[in-house]
Amino acid sequence: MATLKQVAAHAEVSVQTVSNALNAPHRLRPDTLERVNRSIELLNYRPNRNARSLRTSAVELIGYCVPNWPNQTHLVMDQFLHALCAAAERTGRHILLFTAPPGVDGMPVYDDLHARRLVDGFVLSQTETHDPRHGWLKEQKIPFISFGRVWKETTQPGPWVDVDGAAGSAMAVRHLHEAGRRRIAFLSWSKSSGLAEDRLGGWRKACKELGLPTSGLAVRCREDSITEGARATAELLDADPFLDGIVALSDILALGALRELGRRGLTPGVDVGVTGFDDSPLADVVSPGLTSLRQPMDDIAAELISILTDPDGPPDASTERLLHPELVIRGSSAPG
Amino acid sequence: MATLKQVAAHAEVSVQTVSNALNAPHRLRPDTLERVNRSIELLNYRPNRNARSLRTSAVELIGYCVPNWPNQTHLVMDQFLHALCAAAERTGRHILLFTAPPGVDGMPVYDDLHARRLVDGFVLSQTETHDPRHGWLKEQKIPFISFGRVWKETTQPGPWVDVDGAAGSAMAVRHLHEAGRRRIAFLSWSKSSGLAEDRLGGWRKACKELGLPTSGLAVRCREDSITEGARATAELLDADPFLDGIVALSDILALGALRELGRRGLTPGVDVGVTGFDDSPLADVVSPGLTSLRQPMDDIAAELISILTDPDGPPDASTERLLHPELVIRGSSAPG
DNA sequence: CTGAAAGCGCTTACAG
DNA sequence: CTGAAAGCGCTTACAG
Repeated sequence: MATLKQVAAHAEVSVQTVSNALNAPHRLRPDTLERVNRSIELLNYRPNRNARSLRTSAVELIGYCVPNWPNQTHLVMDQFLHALCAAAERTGRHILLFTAPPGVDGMPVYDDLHARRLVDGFVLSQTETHDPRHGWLKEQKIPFISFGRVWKETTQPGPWVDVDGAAGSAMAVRHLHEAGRRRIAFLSWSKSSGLAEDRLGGWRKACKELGLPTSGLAVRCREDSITEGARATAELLDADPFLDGIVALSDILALGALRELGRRGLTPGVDVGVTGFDDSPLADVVSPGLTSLRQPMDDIAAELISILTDPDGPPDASTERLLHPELVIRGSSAPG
Repeated sequence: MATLKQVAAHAEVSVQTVSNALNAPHRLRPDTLERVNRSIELLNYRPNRNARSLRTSAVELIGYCVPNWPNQTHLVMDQFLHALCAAAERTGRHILLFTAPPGVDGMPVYDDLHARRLVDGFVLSQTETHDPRHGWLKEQKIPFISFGRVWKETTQPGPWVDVDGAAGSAMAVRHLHEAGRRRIAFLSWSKSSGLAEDRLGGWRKACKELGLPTSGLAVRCREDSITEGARATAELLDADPFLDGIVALSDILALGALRELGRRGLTPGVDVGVTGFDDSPLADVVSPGLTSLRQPMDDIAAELISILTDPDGPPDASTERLLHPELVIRGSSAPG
């Protein structure tokens, strides 16, 4: 493994010049630069990142806590991680994975990783309603960026990027309305979820604007499962035989709706239009395909990394980015 | 941020002694050790990892390439990553994520990460039949360990950990046989997949041993989708109305089988027993639940990390570990 | 534009 | 058991 010194000796310049050739090539005369680059090539030199980091005290590594919630599967996690890595790499950085206990119990792990200079900062996801991590990190002045809002009544304890769930639900409602649906229900979760309330609100608002009924058409599911989605759908259909549209808070709940429709001999996309959220791999693998609201993962990741690594210093709490989901239309809402 | 020097000054010892207190506490007299530890605590000292790595030239970071294959979703990736992280952390290491083009085109990325000392070695997964990465890394003498075999005719180009797919299929067959099934089919993939041939072989062998028929009972699916699983199941049922068991190569194919059974008014677990592979989150979220072969992720991860970080030096190609899957029984094979 | 030198924060023979 | 010193491979004021 060649070092800077060896390259310098080979190119007959000082180490400083080799370092500049790498980090500030404009400072060198073209012929010197070329000579140095030839030596770098020839010796197959790669700068040692640890030495660099020790000197600059920046490791160019971003911490991400890999979630472990058996009961809430993150079906689009591989997409998110891939996008996050790719975005980090575009700035010469990488993602360091770690595990930590949920909530505030995990914070010493974050603190330790930062203090020992294994990472420069953190990307938080799986943000929970009233998530305590953000406030803690802010307190410790540890740089971070959140994917997802904390949904506190007061201001957000830090910068965030999120997808506009209300706008997503509204898009789904308008799409179903255009397809002729007039009684559109909403499958939700518990009231305590900020995310659920956001998406529910978008459904209600869009229905009102289009003059569609909402009363009795929102059902809360106890958990995010196919079974619960099917149960809620059964409840809706029993109460309202003219129901012709279902906007579900998640792909899993939507899959439950599809199953209950099938059980009753109703054809999704023909008798009842159904939409989900997240455009998980399942949406494309069922038949009919599930219309779903795709989170723009590449844009989300790019914003997260760009805010966290802003050269003007660590982000403050006023940085907010609300991105729009994209409706991916499949057979469950529009037979074709 | 306190440094070793400051701690030494505070405890009135040399830096060497503080370093020893951290890395070789047995070398200190108990009273010295206690004094040093008090100073460490008081100053909230955390050793700078970059300085350590520069000195020891070990970064304690393991590279893992985050897969991006849209057409083959890795439904258990979050489980795998969590297990891998946790296992790495038990040895004081962490996982560094990166992206790379598939196949041999990605190898310069691996080489660069290793040469620049961002990682000590790699964990490979999503191993493909005749995967070229293993041979390349071996050639470059870059430490790695593979989850999954390359399925070359010749010897493996490196150490690996894998799950015994043949044993898994055999377990599924015996389980269905015990439940009274006598005509058990197998849903497979293309012949070119070593993994598929392994699992198919286990099914055939177990059937033969139990005196069950196999002729015409293995179907190859063109892709890993619910639709293909359903199509293959339809083909099987059309050809053999007495079919009463289906062992599927994947949970996705098994889900297709469940759907086709439902479509024909047959009840999974009652009329036909069905099993899948991987125990993905879907298996538990459908109804009836899908009986499936769980890969022992924690054991796999522990073996991977233990082999890769063996203190006796980097692993050689002769290290092999074949772990057993576990049959998780749900309603699709045994109505409860 | 280029070079000699200090220093980032550790670890580790070596000597006492 | 403890300490003084060299050195890991870089970057960066500073001087020429």
